[in-house]
Amino acid sequence: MYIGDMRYEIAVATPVARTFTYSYHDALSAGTRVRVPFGKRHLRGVVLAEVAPEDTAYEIKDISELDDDQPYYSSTLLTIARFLSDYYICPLGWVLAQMSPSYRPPRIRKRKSKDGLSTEPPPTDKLVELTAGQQRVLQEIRQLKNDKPILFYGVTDAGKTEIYLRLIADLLEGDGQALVMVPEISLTAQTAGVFQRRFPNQATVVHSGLTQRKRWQSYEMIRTKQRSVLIGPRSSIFAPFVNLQLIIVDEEHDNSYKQDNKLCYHGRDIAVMRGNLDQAKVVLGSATPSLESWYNSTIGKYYRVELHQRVHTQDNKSIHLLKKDSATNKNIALNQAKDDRAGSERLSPAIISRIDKTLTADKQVIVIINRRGFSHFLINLRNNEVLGCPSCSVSLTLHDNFTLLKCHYCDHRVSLAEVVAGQERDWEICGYGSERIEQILQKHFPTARVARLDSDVATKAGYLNETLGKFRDHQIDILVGTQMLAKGHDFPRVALLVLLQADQMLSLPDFRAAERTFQLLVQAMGRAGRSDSSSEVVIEVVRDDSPIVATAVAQNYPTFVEQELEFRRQFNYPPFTRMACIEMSSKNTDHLENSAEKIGQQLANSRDLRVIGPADPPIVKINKSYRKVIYFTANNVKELHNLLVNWLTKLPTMISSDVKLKIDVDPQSTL
DNA sequence: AGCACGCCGACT
DNA sequence: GTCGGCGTGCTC
Repeated sequence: MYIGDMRYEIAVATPVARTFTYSYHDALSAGTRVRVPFGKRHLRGVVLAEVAPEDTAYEIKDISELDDDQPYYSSTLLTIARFLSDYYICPLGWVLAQMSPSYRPPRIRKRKSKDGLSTEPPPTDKLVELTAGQQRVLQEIRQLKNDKPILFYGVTDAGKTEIYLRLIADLLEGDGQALVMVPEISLTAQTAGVFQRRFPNQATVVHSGLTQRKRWQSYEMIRTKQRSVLIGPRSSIFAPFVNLQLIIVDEEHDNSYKQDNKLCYHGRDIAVMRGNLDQAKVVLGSATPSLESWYNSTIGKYYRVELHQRVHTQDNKSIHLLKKDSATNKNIALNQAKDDRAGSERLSPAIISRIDKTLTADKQVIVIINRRGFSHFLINLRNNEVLGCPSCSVSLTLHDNFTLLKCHYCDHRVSLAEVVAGQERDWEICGYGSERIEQILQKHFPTARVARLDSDVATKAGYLNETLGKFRDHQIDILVGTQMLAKGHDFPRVALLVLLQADQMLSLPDFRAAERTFQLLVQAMGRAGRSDSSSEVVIEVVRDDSPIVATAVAQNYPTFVEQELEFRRQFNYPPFTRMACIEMSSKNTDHLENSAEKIGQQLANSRDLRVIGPADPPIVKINKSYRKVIYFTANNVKELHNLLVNWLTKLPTMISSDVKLKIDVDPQSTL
């Protein structure tokens, strides 16, 4: 560095909870991305402010390179970054690093007409006429001011997407930009397609499958206003819009909007914040709004607009509750595992015959099986114990046609032959999941085209879209899958929807269990009846007297939400309180237990707080590391936050150094 | 998070 | 005698 160089406070892309001072020979604005030497490494950093030069005990290094000639982060984005850092307790540099793509373009820019951008104009969908209800809602939303977010509660098949499209069309007449947030993976492609066809060459998409380079390209088009509409998952809330006027959060209740590692932010909440800062209209859409959003709309924090009229008005959908009988719950002996008859017992005859009827009528079937009932595992008849992973306290699940056992947490693998070692009579297989159901259905209906979609296969790029496309084109008759099939897809030829073990989630130790179950059921039921011919929904339950299931079957959200809010109020759960979770982990159980005890006591000392725990999480051991959790709730954000910050400062002296902490503010699941 | 420094076990 | 394990400490 030289005399006269300026000094800057830099947030460095590393999880260190402080900023660093660097020098540079030129004036730099806040929000500019730079490269800096940091220890032995070179890291990305962001200019926060100019600081006065003063003598320091340490050497001040030079910024080595600039990434931007103009600041990348707008003041809105910097404000959001600071908020995220404080609220979710995450170092600022680390937050900023996650907010922009890590790809950096080469210095020499090719000046081509910038390269696959000018695609052939895609075919446009023809404009459909709005229903009276849609027209009313559209007018309502148009007239509402931008001072509060709008909760748009519209039943399934009410045509919410068309409303979004019209709202975007409004602002494209001017200079405005719009963001459409969609849940992770399953829906992005379908939704993106609709928007791209309606707004040819004006929309661009990001999703989790993209490389950083592709993401950078999309963001560049937004930043340079070559594109006005961005469709993307939760992280797209950080995109560098220059004139953001509308943010749509589609399926706002979806929990993929919450990140559950490192920076545990909620995309919907950040959307609300950004809308406020950028003075953009925020529309949160759902057929099953989160309790938080609904509550906010009842106390006047959000506006609320409702749409109850469906597009397919003759509702020929019939819904049947089917109690799961114990006969279909039997375990399978190992030597029967590949046998047809053993498998067929898994599905009740009532379901089989309905599928048969549907296929005969040349219609399609969706079978959804809940994640929890997902897998088969081995039980040892000598001690009645389920075969577990040596490193994690979860059962090993059978894969690859009953030859391989896998741990879903640490990827430990062992072959079935090795485990059984000739003692076949000592073992049985219990549970069943999508893979098994697929197999059973294929055997039952040999001429039917059966396909499966679950998180196992959907990770393969392209497979998901390919399968959904085939199903839409009726190249597949029966589609088996997990919850992802319940989300927002539109398949007009589906005449039967089967939801297996629908109430399984209700037994989970999570205060949101009822909400999750209600959402799953209503969303799943929404997949049927999307044409004017009749369709059936079969919901298989373990208990047929659950009020939650009954309310869901009646698709009665208002009643559900009223009852559920009452429950939350009585037990002091969110949205009436704010919750945070501290997860502690260590390989040393003694250290873990001591630390958890100390932390628990410390927290219990503060008046404003309700402490739950320390307790064992449902999965006590992951990757040879043991875990404990403490949940606590405070009356409001401020109390919660004061406490966390206060307490974090004195933490290091309290616990042993090998105990790792993860703090999740507003946790979405307690698993 | 990296990456280095530092102090105890089984190997050429 | 050294290679290497991962505990702890620092990064302008």
